[in-house]
Amino acid sequence: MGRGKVQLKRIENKISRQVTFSKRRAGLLKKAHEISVLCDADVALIVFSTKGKLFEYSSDSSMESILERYDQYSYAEQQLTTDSEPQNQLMHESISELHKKQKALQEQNNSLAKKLKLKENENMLEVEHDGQGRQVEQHQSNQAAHNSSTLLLMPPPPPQPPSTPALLASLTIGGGIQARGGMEDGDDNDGRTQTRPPTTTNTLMPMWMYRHFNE
Amino acid sequence: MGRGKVQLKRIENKISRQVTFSKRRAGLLKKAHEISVLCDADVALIVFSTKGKLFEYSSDSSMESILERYDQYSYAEQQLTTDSEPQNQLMHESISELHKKQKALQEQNNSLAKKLKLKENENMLEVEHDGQGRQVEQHQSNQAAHNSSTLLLMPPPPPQPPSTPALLASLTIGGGIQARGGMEDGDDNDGRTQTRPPTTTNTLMPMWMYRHFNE
DNA sequence: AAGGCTATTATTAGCCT
DNA sequence: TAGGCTAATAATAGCCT
Repeated sequence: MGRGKVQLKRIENKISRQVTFSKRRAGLLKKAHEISVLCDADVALIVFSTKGKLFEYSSDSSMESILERYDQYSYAEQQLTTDSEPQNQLMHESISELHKKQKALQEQNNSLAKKLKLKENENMLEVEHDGQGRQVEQHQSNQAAHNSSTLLLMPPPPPQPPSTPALLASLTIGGGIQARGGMEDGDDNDGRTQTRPPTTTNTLMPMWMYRHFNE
Repeated sequence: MGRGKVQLKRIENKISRQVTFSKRRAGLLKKAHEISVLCDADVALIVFSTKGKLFEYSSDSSMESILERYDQYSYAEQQLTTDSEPQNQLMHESISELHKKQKALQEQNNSLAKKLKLKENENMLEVEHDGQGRQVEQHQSNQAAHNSSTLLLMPPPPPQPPSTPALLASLTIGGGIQARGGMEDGDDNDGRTQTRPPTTTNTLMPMWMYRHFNE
C-alpha cells in the first residue's frame, strides 16, 4: 500500500527499515486494538525492534493477565500432547535437559546483571551520557480519552539510560496500548525465579495517538 | 475497507462478529509476520476469541522465548532504572553474549520441540507429513520456521462428568502463523499469580482444562 | 464456518520538510 | 528524525455459494 509494492523480505536500508517499522508498528497496534474492540477479543501483542526496544499492546488491563491465560493454554496443550506418546519420552527429556542448561546460562546472566547493577549504583552520582550512542529521550505528559484507557509507558532508555531516576508508579487501567522503549539487549536476569512484574511503572503517556511514538 | 465504513465498537451481531474476527485475525497475523520480516523485529501476538479460542503468532521459533524476553525486559526495566556508565559497556557486552548463547540453546530446544510436535501429530493423527510442499503464502521458513498447527483440545466439560478425555487435533498449514484452538473461555479457577512454568511437566489434565468448548 | 468476489475504505512507501 | 502528503497497494465488509 504505497507508491510501490514491497517484497516480503528484510529491508536492508537501515533508515527505511526504521521508518517502516515505526509506521507499521503503529498500524499493527491499531489493528490489534480494533479486533479486540470489534470482536471482543483479548489481544496481547509484543514487539521488539531490532535494537531491542519493546512495544506492547494488550486489550486487557494488563499484559500480565493475558500472558497468564496463555501460559495456561500452553500448559494444557502440553499436558495433552505429552502422555499420548510414550516413545517421545526421550525427546521430552532432551528438551528438559536443554532447559536446565538454559537455566544455568540464565543464572550466570543474572549474576552479571546484578554485578552490573551494583556497579552502576556506585557510579550513579555521575550523570548523563557519553557521546557515542546518543539516546533521544522522549517525555510526554499524559492525557486520557476513550473508555478504555490506553497508556504508553515510556521507560528509561536502557542502552545509555538517561538521568531520569525513578519513575512514578502509575495505575494501568483498562485495555489500551502500551509501549515501552527499552534496552538494547543487555538486559537480563534470571528468567525463572522471576515473577512477572505488574505492568505498573514509568510515566504515563497519551493514548490512541500512540502513533509516531518513536523507536 | 469494505463496502462500508465501520465503527470502532463491538459488533453486536454474533455471526458478523465471528466472520469479522476470522478475517481480521488473518490480516493481523499477516501484518505481524510482515513487520517481523521486513523490519527484522521479534513479534509475539496472542489472541483469544470471545469464546476463548487461542490464536498466536511469534516471529521467533517459539512464543516462549519472546515472552521470556519480555519478562526479562520488564524485570530489567524495574531494576536498571539507572545506568549511564560507559564503562559498563563491557559488561553489557558480556551479557549480550550470554544472551546469544541462550538463544542458541533455545533454538535447539525449539527445534526439538518442533520435531516432537510433528511426530506426535503424525502419530496421533496419522496424517501425511507436511514436509516441504506446504502451501506457504508469502511466509518463508527457515530453521526457525514457523509451524502452524491448529489443535483442538477437547476436554470433558465440567458440567457433564467427563468420561474419556478425547483429543482432537487437526493440522493446518500456513507458515509463520500458529493457531491453536482451545476450549471455551472461562473465568479462572485457582491459579492467580502463576509463574511461567518450565515447559515440561507431567501431570494429569489440569482443572481448568475441564471446560467445554465449541461454538 | 469456509471460501470467492468486488466496491470501498484503510494503510502505507516514497518523498518532502 | 519525526511528521505531513499523496499515490498506490492492501485489507475487508457485505454478499453469495
